[in-house]
Amino acid sequence: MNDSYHHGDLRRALIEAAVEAIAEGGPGSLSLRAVAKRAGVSHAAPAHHFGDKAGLLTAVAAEGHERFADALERVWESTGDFAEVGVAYMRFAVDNRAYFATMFRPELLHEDDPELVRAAARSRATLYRGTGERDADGTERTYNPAALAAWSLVHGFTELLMGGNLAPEVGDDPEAALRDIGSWLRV
Amino acid sequence: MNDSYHHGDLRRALIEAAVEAIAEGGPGSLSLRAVAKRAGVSHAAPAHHFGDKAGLLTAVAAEGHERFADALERVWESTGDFAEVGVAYMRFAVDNRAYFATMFRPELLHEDDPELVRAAARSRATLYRGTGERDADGTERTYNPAALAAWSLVHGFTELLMGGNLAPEVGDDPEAALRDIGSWLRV
DNA sequence: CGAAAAAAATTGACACTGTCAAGATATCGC
DNA sequence: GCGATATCTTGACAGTGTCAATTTTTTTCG
Repeated sequence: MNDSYHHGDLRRALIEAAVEAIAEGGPGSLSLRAVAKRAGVSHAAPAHHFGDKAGLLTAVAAEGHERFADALERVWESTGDFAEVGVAYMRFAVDNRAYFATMFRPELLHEDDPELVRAAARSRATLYRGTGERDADGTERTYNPAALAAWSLVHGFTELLMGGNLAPEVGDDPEAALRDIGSWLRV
Repeated sequence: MNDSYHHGDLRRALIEAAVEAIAEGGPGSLSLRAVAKRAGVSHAAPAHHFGDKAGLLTAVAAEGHERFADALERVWESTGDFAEVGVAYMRFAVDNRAYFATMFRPELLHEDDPELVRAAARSRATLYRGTGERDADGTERTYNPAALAAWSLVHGFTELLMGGNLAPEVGDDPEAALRDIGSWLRV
């Protein structure tokens, strides 16, 4: 509990330091040693909690999926509008650059980490929720063309936006632009 | 021309070696020294042609945009069908993983490199071609909601596909799936 | 309470990386 | 042939991830 040798909750502190570092330079430029320094511990401390660099990024991605699912769920429950969920999708990416950028970079992660798999499945399920179609047993379908179209559109717009590939007039008010192009989708 | 000291066309050889390496491990894991070894030259040779690592990746991205624009143009001119251009978009990504993955990773590139800017503008112009809308002076519009919706949808689908985020039934025949979800777009 | 066991964090080393400066070698202009 | 220049190599440097060994703390339990 004291702050001499044992940190108390170093795992938490390392994740937070990692998120800060990712926000500054992207997940690809993350340095374990820099994260350790930021958290005030020795250079090899992170490895003890996460195994390796991919392990730390995996923890960040998993936490990102949880927060993502929370945000989407909140919007869906308060509005019941699928289009609003799409807008929340984009807004999460803008407001949580570090998490979002890490979540969709599989080559940096331990893809089969159970915690990550579970969190990713939850955020995916949230996305498909409310798109109507269900299988015979009542569970929501995982492949649903209309939902996949909407997901693709929102994800693509978001990726292009974050990569700076959109015209300035779009980037200045992305929310309006997204609602605009969303109306081109047949409901 | 001989192969002793001067290589002949080392720049070309390095780009090709880089593309091979990227195909294996993604643009983020590219090592200049490994590329140099692959091309059979010393570890510092690449820096002389490309300045730094980002310079080499920028050259790859620029060449990717050129090839991309070529592919899209070919399809547009032979079919005149915008939906076919979308399919070609995805197919290019699948068939040219290394180029595609590099093109849309701005944090690894010299974004204002003239060659890259020019090539990226060309591939973007090709995308917007044939979507109808024009400005008063006759040039195609850069912001066109319908075209942006289509671009977002195709790009998003492609990104999700390449990231392994789609259900197996989609990944097994992505072309059919893309045509399927494309029909959810109001023309 | 106190010793044994486990957990947490440190230290030091290793091979690898990008980048820079200095030197060596080839080609080109004249 | 000869100076200028482009091309490539060599050697060095700090920074990186990862591993093994060690030190320090906490927990377990008789």
